Amino acid sequence: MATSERLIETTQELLWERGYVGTSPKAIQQRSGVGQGSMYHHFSGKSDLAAAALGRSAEQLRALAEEQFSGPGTAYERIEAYLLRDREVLRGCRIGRMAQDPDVIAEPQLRRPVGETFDWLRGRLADLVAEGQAAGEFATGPDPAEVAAAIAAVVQGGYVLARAADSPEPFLRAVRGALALLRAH
Amino acid sequence: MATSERLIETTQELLWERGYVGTSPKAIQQRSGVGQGSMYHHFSGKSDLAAAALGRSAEQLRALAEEQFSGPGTAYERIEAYLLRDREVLRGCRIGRMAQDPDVIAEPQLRRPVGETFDWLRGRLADLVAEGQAAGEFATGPDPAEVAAAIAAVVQGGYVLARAADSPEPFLRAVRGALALLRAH
DNA sequence: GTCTATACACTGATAGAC
DNA sequence: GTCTATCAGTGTATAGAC
Repeated sequence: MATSERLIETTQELLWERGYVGTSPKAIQQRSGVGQGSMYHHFSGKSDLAAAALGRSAEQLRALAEEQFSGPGTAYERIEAYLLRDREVLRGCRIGRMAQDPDVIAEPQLRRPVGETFDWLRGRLADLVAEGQAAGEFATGPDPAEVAAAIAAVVQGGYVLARAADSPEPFLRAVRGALALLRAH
Repeated sequence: MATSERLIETTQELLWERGYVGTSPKAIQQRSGVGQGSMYHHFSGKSDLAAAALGRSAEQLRALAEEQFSGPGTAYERIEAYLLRDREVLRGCRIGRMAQDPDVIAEPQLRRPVGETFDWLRGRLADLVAEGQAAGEFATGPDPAEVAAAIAAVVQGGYVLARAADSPEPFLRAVRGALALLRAH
């Protein structure tokens, strides 16, 4: 595998595990087996490498979610498939995790993929909610953009509750609760 | 103010802003105006001080939430008051933020206040949901514990979406969406 | 209780040889 | 492209004087 590829993948892993502040160039070099000089040859520094890694993770997250969104079934069934999809709950969200990091939020290059990913996610969910309303699956009262934001938030917040409890259980409860509320319409 | 008090309050602030990994003893000393020797006289080290700060923040969070939970009104109205309460949305949750930090999750002394706070929060919300079901405000189908987890997750996830967007708007949408779904029952 | 001195590893690079 | 050397600053303390 190409050196820069190994650097990007290792950085994706470390950002996921330890966040931006908690990830050092040295740790990236050691885990990837790439030397210091080599790393600085391919990337100008930590934030450059992190930007590449975050862009990659954002792409992957969208592709994964889109599998469920454009799959078979009614709007409700596709939202359910998304929420109940197999997840490594205790590892949390590779992208959502970054939103907590002040250095990521402060650097536009790093915040952009994070912001864009959630804009996209809320937009796709809002499409599905609107589609479900048009099909008579959901009540037409609630604003699709608001329901979509609530669904996206349940996932991100579910990760937080699960990690706090050191158990996937609260995540599962949260998504089941959201689906129960959604279904009743 | 007592020295140890100033240390705890400063640590609460820094943990909120920068997380555990991102907060150094040196930064605590500088912001609090307390010297090195003095800090290590009152606390055995960074994690000891963080444990005291997290315990304090957890207490405060519970007291604040309980104001809404035990206030006037129907169960729905009290949940609404909690969700729409004035919040510094872009600062996020002092406790929820810690759940992302691997060093906090790894150290039982630090994870305990985080885990207990959310256990308590989900429990109180479940009480309210059950109360609302008994009063005929909500449909009796959904499991109160699941709905409660969803509500708590919407708040935590709302913070994530807001910080990702660098705007409080997604938080507001998420809680309004949750209330709309809740109301329809 | 508070201060200064000291320690040693790690952070995030840059420089120049190969 | 990769390697080793070097560097000023930080992280997280401990020791001992006052």
